[in-house]
Amino acid sequence: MKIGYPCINRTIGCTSNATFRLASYAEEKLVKKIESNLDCVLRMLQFNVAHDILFFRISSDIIPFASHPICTFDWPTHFQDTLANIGRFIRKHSIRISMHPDQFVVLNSPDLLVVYNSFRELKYHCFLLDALDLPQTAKVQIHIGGVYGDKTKALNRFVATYNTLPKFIKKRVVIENDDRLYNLNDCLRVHEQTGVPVLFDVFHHKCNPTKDSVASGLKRAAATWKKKDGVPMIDYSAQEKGKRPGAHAEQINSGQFKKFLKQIHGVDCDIMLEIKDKEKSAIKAVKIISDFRL
DNA sequence: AGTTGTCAAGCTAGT
DNA sequence: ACTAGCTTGACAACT
Repeated sequence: MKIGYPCINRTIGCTSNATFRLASYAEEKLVKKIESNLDCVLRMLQFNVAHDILFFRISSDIIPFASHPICTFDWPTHFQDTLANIGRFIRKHSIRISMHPDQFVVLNSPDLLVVYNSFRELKYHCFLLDALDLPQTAKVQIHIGGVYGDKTKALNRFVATYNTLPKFIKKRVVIENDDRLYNLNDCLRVHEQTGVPVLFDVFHHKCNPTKDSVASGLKRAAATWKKKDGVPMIDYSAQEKGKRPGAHAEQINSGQFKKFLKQIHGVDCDIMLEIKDKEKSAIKAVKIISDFRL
């Protein structure tokens, strides 16, 4: 059971999200940004290992404009050595890696251009994980997409498009239940028709529930992960008090988290904390888990 | 040096 | 018909 946090570390003072404006695109700028982003991601991973945080979500912005047609730069070759070095570090310390492309990846859109752009975006994410030489356990999580007034048709479109994806993408894509449109049952239906693993988002499950308790929801989702996909990943967050429903908590609530661990007792999974203070809560969670095991 | 409008991309729900 | 919100951050153009 590994603990992780997404993309940003607020302690060490570097960012792996540095980008620039499309209007001022220049290859030289791109190279500089990628260089500093890759440098930072390794520093974050080193920080994490030092704190027993062995799960991490790499920012989609690490290679700016990677899926945009303007970017013809061969970054996998240019940064071959750096990428290999980061990949070695990840494998050496058995760090679990995920990525989560933005809301623009919509495989079930009726607009073919949107589907095509989504494909390019997925391709980029999988290229990166391949360039790091990571196993199939490194995943790219996406949502099912829009509803467009007819959920059944929209679900069928997702299945049809998913089935056309090349192997190097299929082996990494997992789908996540969202907080408004597609709940766990919808994801499981898609799984039945495609075999795609389902990443259980505990907080979204509370916003957009099925009849399942957290424990039974997790068990059903966990059963969709094959051995080669690795231990099931889950997303964990909680409601920030006083904010609109669905707003993520500022910091982890230790009592709540302990209660959650008790609920899911017996199911192994890697937990991504979608909590705003990032590594701070992750460090607390690592401590809680190690106490829990005693 | 500090402030602030804006940033590649989609969708839904609320006005 | 339009826009806030999503994971918010941070770029870059302006005082």
